[in-house]
Amino acid sequence: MTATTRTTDTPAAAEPDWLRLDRQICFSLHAASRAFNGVYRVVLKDLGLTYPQYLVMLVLWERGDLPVKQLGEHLRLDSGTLSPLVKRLEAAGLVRRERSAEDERSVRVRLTGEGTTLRERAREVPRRIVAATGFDPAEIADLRDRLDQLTDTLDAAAVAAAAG
Amino acid sequence: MTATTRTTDTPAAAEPDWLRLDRQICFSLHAASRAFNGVYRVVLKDLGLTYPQYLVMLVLWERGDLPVKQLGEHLRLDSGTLSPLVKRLEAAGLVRRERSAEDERSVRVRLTGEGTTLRERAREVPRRIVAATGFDPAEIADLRDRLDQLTDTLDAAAVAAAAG
DNA sequence: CACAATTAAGTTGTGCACAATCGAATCACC
DNA sequence: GGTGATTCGATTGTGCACAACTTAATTGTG
Repeated sequence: MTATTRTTDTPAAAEPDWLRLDRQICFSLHAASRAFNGVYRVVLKDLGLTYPQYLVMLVLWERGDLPVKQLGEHLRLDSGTLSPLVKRLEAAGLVRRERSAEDERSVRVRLTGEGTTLRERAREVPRRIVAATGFDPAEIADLRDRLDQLTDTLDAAAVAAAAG
Repeated sequence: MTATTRTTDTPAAAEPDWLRLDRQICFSLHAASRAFNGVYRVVLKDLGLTYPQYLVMLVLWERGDLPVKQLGEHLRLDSGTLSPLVKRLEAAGLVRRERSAEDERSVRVRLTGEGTTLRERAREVPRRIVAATGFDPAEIADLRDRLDQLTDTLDAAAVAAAAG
């Protein structure tokens, strides 16, 4: 019943492990990313934030008011993603967007009182997320380091592949 | 460690490392997932496939024709994602959708000749992806295992949190 | 000063993820 | 055999990611 009839004549031996590993790692990373998203969706529901919106708020809480440009640099997101996202945060009353006086091309994202206050209610979030992973801090730190390394290498490879 | 001027009165001691780790791991996973997507975008361009479309084709190449339902189980995706995706594959001439005779609720996704042939051109993809990661197969296998474990734990936690 | 190049946001269009909902087919149970 | 529950898929609506393009402000150079 598991046996769907193989239409191809390709024996398993023709596809070595490392060929299949690729599928595994892309499956796994994709699935892990979405699983994380799912946990954040549940945990952030009370705050009325999505996962990317929470990331933006984290940066603002930590760094203070920032232009959209710098927000994008911290999060590696472009204006096509950030513009509507920040507008939704503004509609929710958490931030205001203000044209800079010195450089009128720039829009500064400023926390409102409500946005600042939300930080208090968000304090429980990290603890709940860490608990949900079932990993201890050392394991998380190790995984994070590997993922960061992977990201750097992949970014460089994508640039090289696009250029070459 | 506190390079930025803290506007809050919260001393660093009140926010232990593991509180900040959360942000790191969510940043890292998010970034790694998008970086992977970027590499696949470049590598799959020639084939005219997106990353999720490639995942669907991988399943079909390996398992043969499948109903949408089982496709979703393999990929952990629901019909809201798969229906339009499969239609785009059909529009590209790679698959056909056929209502099952035994159970008319079910739609079977069948590879066309063109869809089957595409597998040959896709053979180079895994090698290029593995190369782009800069990891050797053992490291990839280890990372994959951790991510799978993480996904399982997170899925369970999301269900538990939603229920409780 | 004038004008080309650059930069910051925003807009448009495509595609993915997922919740909620619906219609049709099937199944279970009386 | 009829009726309620379940299953499959499709659809709708919201939000994110990113490429390509537009607009407006700024900078650099003659």
